[in-house]
Amino acid sequence: MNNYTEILRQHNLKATPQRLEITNALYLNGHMSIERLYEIMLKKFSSISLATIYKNINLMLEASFIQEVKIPDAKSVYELTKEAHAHVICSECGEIVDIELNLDSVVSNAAKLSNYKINKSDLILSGTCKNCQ
Amino acid sequence: MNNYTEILRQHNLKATPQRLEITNALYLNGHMSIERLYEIMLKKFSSISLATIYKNINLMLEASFIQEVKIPDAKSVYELTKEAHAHVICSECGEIVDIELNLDSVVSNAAKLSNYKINKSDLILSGTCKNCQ
DNA sequence: CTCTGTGCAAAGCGTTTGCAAACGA
DNA sequence: TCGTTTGCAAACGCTTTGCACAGAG
Repeated sequence: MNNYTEILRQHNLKATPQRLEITNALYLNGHMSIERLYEIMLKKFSSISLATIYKNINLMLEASFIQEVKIPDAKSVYELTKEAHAHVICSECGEIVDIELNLDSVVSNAAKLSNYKINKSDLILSGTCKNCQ
Repeated sequence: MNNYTEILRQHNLKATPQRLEITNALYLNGHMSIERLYEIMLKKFSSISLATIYKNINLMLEASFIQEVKIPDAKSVYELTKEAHAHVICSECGEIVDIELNLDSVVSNAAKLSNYKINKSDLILSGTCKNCQ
């Protein structure tokens, strides 16, 4: 069993039933838009407010407990923070897959070319999933 | 001199003064938010409407004449469509630099891992520019 | 001359805010 | 008990729409 109660508290967030369910939904679904999250939350909390969703998503973002993924030509989705990874997105069905890629050489190359000190990379690959091909 | 008149027409867009100026502003500035573009347009067309900006940006996006760049923790910016490239962004001053990187091996690796057919990659690197370091 | 584009005002929509009641620790 | 969170309703801000006039081709 996951004990997100403790993990929420470690991020200075009280473990309310709503927050535990948001966390659980993100854990089970991987990535969710606000809209989809709201639909799912309604099943458990029939009178939950969108304002509650937004407030919690924003608090969780500030605490780096979750992260936003901005997708070309689509709504943002949110995911629990974990090791760095790239996203592969099917432009047909919208499915999102996480993949672990080593971007070290790409990043060091980019640092050289740009003269920037780089501390974060966001890579989104778009294409067609197996089912939709 | 750039003749964007012809290029706009090739994208089925009439070459109005407003559109030529939007194009010119993007050419000169590289990347611009709606807000910044509006400010700049106001200098040339003191009574231009934000609605005109939005309508044209949307038409240009549909025509693939320009592209949107979604940036983590910041507003989207728009740029003239050109060869594929990555973006490096300074989280201090917001400066955006284009760099040409060969992502072929990364992409083929990702295709293998995900079983997707990949046709587009968006890479955004965040860090600190030379000036802000 | 015809059809498209512009500017203005109003409408729309996703997100945020203020507040009283409920709740977690 | 005390400070935080929730749900509701109202407010906000960005984006889109409808329409009459102006302008490109």
